Amino acid sequence: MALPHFSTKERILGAAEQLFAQHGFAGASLRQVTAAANVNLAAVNYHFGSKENLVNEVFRRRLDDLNARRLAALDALSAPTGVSLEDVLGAFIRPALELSLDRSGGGAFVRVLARAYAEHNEALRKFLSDNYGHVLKRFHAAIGQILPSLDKEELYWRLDIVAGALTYAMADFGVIKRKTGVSEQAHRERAAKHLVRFAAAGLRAP
Amino acid sequence: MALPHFSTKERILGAAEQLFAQHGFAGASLRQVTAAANVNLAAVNYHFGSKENLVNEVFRRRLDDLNARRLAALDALSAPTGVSLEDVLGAFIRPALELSLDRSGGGAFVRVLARAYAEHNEALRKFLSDNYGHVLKRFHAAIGQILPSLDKEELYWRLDIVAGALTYAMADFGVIKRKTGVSEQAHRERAAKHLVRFAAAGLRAP
DNA sequence: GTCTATATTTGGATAGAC
DNA sequence: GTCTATCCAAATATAGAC
Repeated sequence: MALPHFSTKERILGAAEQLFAQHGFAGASLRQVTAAANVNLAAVNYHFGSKENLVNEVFRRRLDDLNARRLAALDALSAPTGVSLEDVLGAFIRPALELSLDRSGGGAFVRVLARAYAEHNEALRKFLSDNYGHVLKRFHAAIGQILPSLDKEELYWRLDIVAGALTYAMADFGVIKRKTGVSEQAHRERAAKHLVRFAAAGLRAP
Repeated sequence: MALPHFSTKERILGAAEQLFAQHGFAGASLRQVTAAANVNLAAVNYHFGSKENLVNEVFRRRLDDLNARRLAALDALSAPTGVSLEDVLGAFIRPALELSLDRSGGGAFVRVLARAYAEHNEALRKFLSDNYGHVLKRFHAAIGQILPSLDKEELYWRLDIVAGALTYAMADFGVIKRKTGVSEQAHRERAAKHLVRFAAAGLRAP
């Protein structure tokens, strides 16, 4: 399963991602992780110091890239003409859907992300907020500009709910098998349109 | 915290609900639970046999009632005139929102439910499917009748995603504090309308 | 039904050889 | 950087007195 040309550190991260997706952070033991990664138990503490830090690094490995793609997609929208709510939501959703269907564990990671939303773990939330809070702020600002009629507080909790619902939906999406005959790209694009519509309806208010 | 006139069993269930919502099923230990419930550690195994069974009973205590209310609301719709998608979704959502705002731990339970969605725990899913699968089937059938253009498979995964998104949204909703001056009922009714619109948009397809 | 005490397992973390 | 061996804390579960 674990390919030998990956470093010990990388194998641990991959195995941890899989097992955290399956059993949660508390539910997956370091013994399970190191066994799946085919490395020695002591290697985790050598490379990561503690289980908590390993959890953080599992997030960092994917989120640096994912959030960079999201911001790039958002920046690409700053066209001369007006930007639609759907455009902004697409910039948030499409990179994550892409990740959820990639060949090397991205699907597991999206499920790990969904767990992070369900957990109200203080330490983890702080880590994510410290490192990636600026991304959500950018999207928040962009959407606030498009929907000026919503007051700040209302916008805040709607975005929170929509982001959580999207994360759930994307985590589940990776599990759904597409019909034979539908290309992966077409499948993803359909799902993206679908989720964008879904989220836009949640944000546009009566 | 724990009121003395509740039985040992009930105090354990209440404390478990709180702690499972906070730390997850694996993350909350029986020692934490019994300490919070002010009962002896051995009482859990005496009354419930095992931790796994305690988890199941935490669900049963609320879901028997919640799902009965959902079905009653669905049945009440079978009016002579046509039933709208919004009506059916409301029958699913409103009882859960009511629970999420109740005074005695319902908010915690809705968060526990959200965790159950995030977990892909086999044993738990089997318990829920065995005991409450028929409720989802009823809603599935009702929605399928309203949206005949969706083929079975497509409907299936859309409902799965919508149910997950709704569950997350409802769990979060209990945490959001309403503005002062808005009655609890009005707050809940606004949220219900909002979520119904949200879900309907996800189900009606291009 | 409830308690104390304890058996048994499992978990995270480390020391020290190589 | 990796291994074996081990420490120590914490977990679930049970036995047996009351």
